[in-house]
Amino acid sequence: MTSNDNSVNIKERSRGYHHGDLRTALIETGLSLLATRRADDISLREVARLAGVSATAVYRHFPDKQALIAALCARGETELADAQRTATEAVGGGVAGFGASGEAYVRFALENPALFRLMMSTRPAAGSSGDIMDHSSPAMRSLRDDIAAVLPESADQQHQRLAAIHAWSLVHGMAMLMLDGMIPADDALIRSISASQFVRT
Amino acid sequence: MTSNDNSVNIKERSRGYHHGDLRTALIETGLSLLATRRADDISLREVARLAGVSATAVYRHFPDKQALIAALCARGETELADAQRTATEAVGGGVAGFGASGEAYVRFALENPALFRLMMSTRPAAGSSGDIMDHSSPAMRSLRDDIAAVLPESADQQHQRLAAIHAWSLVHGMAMLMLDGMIPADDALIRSISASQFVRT
DNA sequence: TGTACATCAGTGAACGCGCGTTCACTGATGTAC
DNA sequence: TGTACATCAGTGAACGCGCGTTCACTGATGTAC
Repeated sequence: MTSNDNSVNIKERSRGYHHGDLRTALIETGLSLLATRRADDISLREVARLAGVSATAVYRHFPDKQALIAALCARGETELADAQRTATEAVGGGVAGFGASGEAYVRFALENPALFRLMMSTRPAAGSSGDIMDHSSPAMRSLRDDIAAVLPESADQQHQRLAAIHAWSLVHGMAMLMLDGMIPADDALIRSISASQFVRT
Repeated sequence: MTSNDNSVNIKERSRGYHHGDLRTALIETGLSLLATRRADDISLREVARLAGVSATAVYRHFPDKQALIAALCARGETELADAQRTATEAVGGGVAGFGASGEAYVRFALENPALFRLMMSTRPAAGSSGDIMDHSSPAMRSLRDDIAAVLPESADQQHQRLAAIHAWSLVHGMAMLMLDGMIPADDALIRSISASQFVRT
């Protein structure tokens, strides 16, 4: 974007993209495909086709298809984290922030169904023995921190952990059931259930 | 099974299956494949191969692959419903039965991950307008009835509906998070969260 | 300013693969006479 | 009891398809002299 428009256009016509922009464009294209398709139904060839590039060009930027999909997943992670943080901060944190974060979680899922599912199903899947709350995704870490900030000081670690899992389960379940069309994706419902995250542990 | 063993063996050797048994065998084979694979990764050809039959034989019993998958799904539905009913009755219904039903739901999901996901993702997906609680799956209907039986008589329909969605979301979310390896598939956790389904609406 | 050259993001042809589905067929079964 | 026949669950060959990936290549770019 630092060169003048003409040279950019010429480049774009002859090469399609300049610099490393194709990487970004491929991710963007992949995300847009996820708006209409499940992740499993996306092919490397189609992403390339829609990006206006040959299938083999993809291999200049990703070692294989899996890496491309992983990049989509990573983008989703940061976007979800951003959305939750923004929502929490918008209401000044605390219990209200906790509810807002839950709402943002559900809304992200509803707005990005395929991406959300991809993010959830592409997990390290640590052995069932270790306590995943300690070394898991940033989302989980921040969830636990939020819980700790909201619970009475008397609550011990065990209670905090249970409260976090309870809250996450509730919000996640609502998101999934709405995605699968088993309960209506109703705004009042989202608010009502998100708000009740915190009744007891 | 009414004829003697010899004749059965001869038939089995020459035809593979007698009567309409291949249909059942194909479903059984499909279910066993779901123990190790996601539904998307199951091919009609592989099911036929494992059932010891040519791929085309499948078309004698199902119009197409989708119908075979739908049959797997249907089997899952009835098995889940059975498991929940059995669990509820085992503790004599009531609030305890409600918790037991939730536990059975989670256990079914953990024991049949691919089947459970298939069942959840192969939904009518009714328009977001209608109230899905009224005309949805048998599981949902019985859930609402259970809720009604457990809530104080004063609770109106609106409360019952919200309570049902709350409970289902919590249990469903726990199941999915455990399936995806985001929280440990811990038995104490299942019991603890399932029991707390019913704190408030 | 001009020329030679290394770099490297792109190309299109080709590969082998397993898929769902169709087709014409075969041969065992049970029934009618 | 024997024979002719309709039924129909199975077969294997073949189809067209889109996929992920490899290969040798091309040609624009920026740099060194």
